[in-house]
Amino acid sequence: MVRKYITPGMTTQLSALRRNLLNWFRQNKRELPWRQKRHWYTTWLSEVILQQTTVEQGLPYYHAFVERFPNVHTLAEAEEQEILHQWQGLGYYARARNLHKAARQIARQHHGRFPNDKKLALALPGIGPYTAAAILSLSYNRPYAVVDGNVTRVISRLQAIAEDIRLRSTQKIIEQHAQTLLSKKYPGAFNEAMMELGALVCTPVAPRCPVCPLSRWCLAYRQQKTDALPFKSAPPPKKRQYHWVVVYENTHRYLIRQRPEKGLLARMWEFPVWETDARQLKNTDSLSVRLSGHRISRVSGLMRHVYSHINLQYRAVLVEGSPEETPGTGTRKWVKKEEFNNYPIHKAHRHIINWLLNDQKGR
DNA sequence: CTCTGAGCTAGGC
DNA sequence: GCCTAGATCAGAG
Repeated sequence: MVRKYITPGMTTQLSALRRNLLNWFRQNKRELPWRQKRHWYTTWLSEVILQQTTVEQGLPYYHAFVERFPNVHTLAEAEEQEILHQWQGLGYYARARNLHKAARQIARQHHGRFPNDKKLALALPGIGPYTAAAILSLSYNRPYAVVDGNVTRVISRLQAIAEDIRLRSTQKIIEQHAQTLLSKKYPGAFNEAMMELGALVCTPVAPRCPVCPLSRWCLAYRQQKTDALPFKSAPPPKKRQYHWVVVYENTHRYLIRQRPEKGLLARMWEFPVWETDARQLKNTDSLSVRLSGHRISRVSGLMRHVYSHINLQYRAVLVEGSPEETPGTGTRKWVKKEEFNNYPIHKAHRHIINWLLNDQKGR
């Protein structure tokens, strides 16, 4: 029988905890552009941008998006390619594609307003439990607790939850605690306060417990376990991939192609790629066979790119002429150097463009 | 250089 | 209902 410190029955303690947290938040919150006046559109935009992204990294993108797409209609009417292009460099491009799809649905099916209803909100592309709770609580003051990485950490320490936070079962327990703790009167402020506390005080390393407004109730603090919590098991090892990236050059134009509709980096543009292995990537022997009839102008040094589940190592090879067979079936285009900027090109291959245009290393 | 942490949704089984 | 793929970057060691 596990006895949790803060339980739904402890109404006096709960009120004091909420009051302490809200007071702390009022005095310590960061001034961020989307906090100025809470509108569902800027809340939505900021929440989506900040998924898997730090505030510092997301800020310039947020400003650019609000500038170019000041409301849901401008976003809905834009081309997907333009949105992907604005998103370039932020990663997790599905977020941008879903943002666009959802904007169209909001414009057409919801009269241009975000639905004030959990079920309807969850039906929108890119809106899951976290984002739905965030928008509904922050913009409409609806009583849904948000659980992001910050909140997970705060609660696992507060209630001294030792189970692996990677497990679904542990996440469920944390969600229940979050919903119990939530101020039903000020759910928006409370949710933001929990996330802000995790970002500023209840940090992953060296939490600032002496200044924490929740330390009086924190089991991990009392038991001196803040360094050990939350517990997270190791992820599975990353796969390794090796690519030759072939840059065909013909009369000062370069061949790029669009990736398929689905899967990794969907609908982004790139140079043709040949899969290979670590050994073959060390020298150009294997290339010479496949590229017979082409003159190799330049070969790059080794480049690497890390995805969440793949370690990619690749090298670029600049060759003259066009490929005999069409690489893949997707759309292909011959573009001039200046035109690269008109296409959403993922990070790994933008690196190749830099090599192509500036860097003479690995010649 | 490698490792870690930031961390939410969609879709497949 | 559970599990995994998706995807970038900064900072520590």
